[in-house]
Amino acid sequence: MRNTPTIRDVAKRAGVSVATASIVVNGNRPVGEASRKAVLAAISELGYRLNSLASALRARRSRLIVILVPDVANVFFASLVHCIEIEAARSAYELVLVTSGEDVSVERRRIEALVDRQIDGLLAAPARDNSLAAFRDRAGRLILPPTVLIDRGFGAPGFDSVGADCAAAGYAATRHLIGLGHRDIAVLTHSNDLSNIRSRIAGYRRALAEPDLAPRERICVGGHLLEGLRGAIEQELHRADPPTAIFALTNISALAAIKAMRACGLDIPGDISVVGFDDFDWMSALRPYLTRAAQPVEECACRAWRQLIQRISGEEVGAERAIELPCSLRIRESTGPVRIRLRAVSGA
Amino acid sequence: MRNTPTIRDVAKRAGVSVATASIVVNGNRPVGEASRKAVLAAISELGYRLNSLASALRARRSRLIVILVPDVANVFFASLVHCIEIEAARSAYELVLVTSGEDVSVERRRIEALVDRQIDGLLAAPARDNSLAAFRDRAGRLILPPTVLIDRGFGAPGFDSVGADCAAAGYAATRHLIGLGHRDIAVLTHSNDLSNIRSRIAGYRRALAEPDLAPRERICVGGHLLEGLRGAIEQELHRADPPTAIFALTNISALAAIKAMRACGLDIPGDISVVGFDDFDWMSALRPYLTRAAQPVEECACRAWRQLIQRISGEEVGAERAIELPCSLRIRESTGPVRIRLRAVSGA
DNA sequence: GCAAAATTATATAACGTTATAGATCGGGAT
DNA sequence: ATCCCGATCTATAACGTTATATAATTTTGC
Repeated sequence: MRNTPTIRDVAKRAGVSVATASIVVNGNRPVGEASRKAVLAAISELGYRLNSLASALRARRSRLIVILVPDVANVFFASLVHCIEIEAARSAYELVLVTSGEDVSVERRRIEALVDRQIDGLLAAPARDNSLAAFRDRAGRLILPPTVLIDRGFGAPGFDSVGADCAAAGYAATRHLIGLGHRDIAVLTHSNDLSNIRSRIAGYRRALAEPDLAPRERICVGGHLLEGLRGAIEQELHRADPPTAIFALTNISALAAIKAMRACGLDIPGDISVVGFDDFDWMSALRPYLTRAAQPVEECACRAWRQLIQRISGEEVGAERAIELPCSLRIRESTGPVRIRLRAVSGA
Repeated sequence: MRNTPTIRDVAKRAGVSVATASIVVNGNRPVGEASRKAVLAAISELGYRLNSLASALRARRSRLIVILVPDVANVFFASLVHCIEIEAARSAYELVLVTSGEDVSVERRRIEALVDRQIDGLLAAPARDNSLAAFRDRAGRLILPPTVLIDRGFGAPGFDSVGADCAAAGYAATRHLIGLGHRDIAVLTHSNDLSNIRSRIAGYRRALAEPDLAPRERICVGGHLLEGLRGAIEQELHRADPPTAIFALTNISALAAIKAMRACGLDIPGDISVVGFDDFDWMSALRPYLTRAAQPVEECACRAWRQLIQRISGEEVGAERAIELPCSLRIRESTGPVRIRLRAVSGA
């Protein structure tokens, strides 16, 4: 079995030096028309393909960018990845995706493996706000390539970050519910130690703190699995004084909330109002069609990509930059005026 | 700025040769206890990290496997990827994901870019059944690393493949509807030129072809976008003789069908029954809770991974193998007995 | 025509690793 | 002592590319 042809074979066949052949392949320096044609012909005749491993090793540049997300089965991240791919397709870089499964040690192993492969850049929605801070050498320098954080770890020192203005979104969603007369608004979230979630909660608190209201603050944390979230909110619903509205801080929490409400026989928005987070077209096929705070996913993807490319190409060497983009509240069928409670919630 | 340490620095510091240091790093040959400890200490002191690019170039083995899917925003593929990641985490390989966006030329470019990076293996749900067949050199040999097809291109010559028994699933779903009295069953699909879809249609046809029935065959093809699918099925619903049941061959088609039925004011399953494809836990939160043919995603992932690893390690050099796994029909709320049609469908 | 300048081409040394083949060294059998 | 053997270790040549510095060639200016 013959080996695959190398640039040496190409050069020999084209009657030029390997240096010239390499220049033709990369197109980074001028080359005579005759040589160029000869090399191109040889490439085509031999079916030559560049060995990017060798190229990257020598040029100290892999042209590979990684996007890391916790979970592709979460539609928010799936959509984010989709948008980033569109940006990447227009660029000279190859983009690959890896997931952490919300697990810091998995995340660490995978990033290490990819950094060892000399990736040029990293876009990351990390498992924890500070999980990338561990990537520092003895002298405290980052051993990561240029990195932009998305959705999580917003404003982490040493990193550029791009995210939605979650505080404003949390405030707007809560105001909407308060405007409908709700005073007992429970928040449902998978965790409360992520920057974006903390901001959403901060927005919620700010709305509750306004004068002339006597609202109650309730925060239910249920982990990132559907069943755990459902359990957390059901517990709240079965209390003597259940909330009249739920603000689900992630799309999975919203799903869990709907499931819990079904199980308890509660009507949305008749018995209880629900506001969700994240909004995609196809969700209009579902019932109830949730009122949601929508993050500007395409815009996040676009800004994050641009920021990363700028860093990689060294155009900009300023301090880290944190870009915060506005959300929009889309009011639909799942929120309505608060009602006098007619009956207790049915059995546990 | 000091460069990152190389294995040379490690060897010097440990007082051994680079060869010995390399052996310690790779652990593939016996090494004296004293040297081993010295090298390990040096590695830790210097913060040495292996340059996988150089390693892969020399060893002709990158330990990188790629999974290619058309679209991560499709829950079926998201779930498949998730399951494959679980397999990969237990292995010595690094797994990265890329998407084709259902576009053959995008797919081709990305696979080329990754093959040039000397990946060791490829798991692919290709955009078209035969889209990988283009990767042959002048002599007709594949220039791909060991490759296993999943979900699509089942049985393509020259490739191992793993998929669900779609013909049986199509038959079972259609039989279920026929058993409820339906004779006008429309199929909704994004395309009809993929092996898995063709099998589903074949199963549908086989069920329709049984004696003593006079069923009508209708196949609506709507492209892979939600709106196109919705348009296709709405056109069918607005005919003078609309179907009494719909068999949606993919999870997106099912979503489109539900959306269309809502728009037409049809009740499920009162006015019309719906069977979908693909089934995941969280779908139980949606209404209507669809009767669905469920593919064994975890099992597919597991078998595909094992097959690929076997090929890579050269354990098995036999002819290509096609593994077909059984689906299960999960009957829920969206299918019911056929009724006399009471009213025409409301306006276009 | 001829030097200077511009253009185009090349030889060669990296890039950081591992495979290969051979060197070194005790120690046990002869 | 001699020989041999297994256990360790090492010098060195790849792997396939590109950067660098230099050489060869052509063009330009006067």
